Amino acid sequence: MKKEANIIVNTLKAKKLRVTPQRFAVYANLLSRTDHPTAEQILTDLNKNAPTSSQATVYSALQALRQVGLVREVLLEPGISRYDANIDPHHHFRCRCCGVIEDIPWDTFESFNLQGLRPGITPERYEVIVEGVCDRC
Amino acid sequence: MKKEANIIVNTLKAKKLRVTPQRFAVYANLLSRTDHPTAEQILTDLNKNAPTSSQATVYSALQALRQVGLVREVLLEPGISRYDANIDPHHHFRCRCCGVIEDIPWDTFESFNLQGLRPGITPERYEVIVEGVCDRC
DNA sequence: CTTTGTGCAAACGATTTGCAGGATG
DNA sequence: CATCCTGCAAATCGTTTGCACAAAG
Repeated sequence: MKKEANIIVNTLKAKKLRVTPQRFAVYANLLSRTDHPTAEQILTDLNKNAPTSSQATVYSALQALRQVGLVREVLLEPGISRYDANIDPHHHFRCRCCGVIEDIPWDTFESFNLQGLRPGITPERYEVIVEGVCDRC
Repeated sequence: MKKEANIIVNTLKAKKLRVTPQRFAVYANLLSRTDHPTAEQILTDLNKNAPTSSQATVYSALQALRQVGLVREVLLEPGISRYDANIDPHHHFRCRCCGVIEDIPWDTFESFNLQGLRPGITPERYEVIVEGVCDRC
């Protein structure tokens, strides 16, 4: 665990982010899970046992982590931002009727290259959003 | 123009939506533009000359249109829902740094089939979200 | 005439902000 | 020790809701 922590610290330093206990906790929490939690879910999780971070701090940590590319913001439901630490890339399906979200395995689609994008933009990742109707609708 | 209007009316009826002036106006407005306006932009546009619709009505019209599949909800910026009337499909690029959004032409990527999705879900469309860094970041 | 939509204003909920300490590099 | 982060509470902003009235089929 000590080793894990050092990796995280070094990753943050490499991105020129100040290493604070709260920022560390937010990033470590995201690295430890495979879902895409909301800011509030992270906050609740962190403060489960002892209070460690305040709401505004979690939001600002997430923003900092996102800007340097360590964390991805996932927009699937209106008005709600979810986050993940880019482990396990995958696509998403969303029912246009009830709004339910479902993960789609990465290898469901043949992968394609990002050549052909206009010069100037540097792509780092992509995902496919499929929209349609689910079983129950 | 009369003909156009009838098409819209019939489209709404075909989806079993009651045809009201406000709902008509919202859908017609979306059909007339190629960007993805927010609810508020549509509201402002509709009431530019004379007041035609109220805020709550635009929101509910958009929701009704979306549920029957006439209008698509586009989620690109946190906390903001944009809408389009599925003319001119395209992909999106988002800068992870400054959040700028840019359209990507549809034929930038080779299109792929949606076979391989688990049975039960009925896909209707898809789009690719590319994330990376833009020129200025 | 039954059902559904409209408009208004108030309510809501996720996120942001201002500011005064406090910690980091 | 200059800079950036934290915490708190209040503010903001897009969206939703409750309710009385009006309109659609």
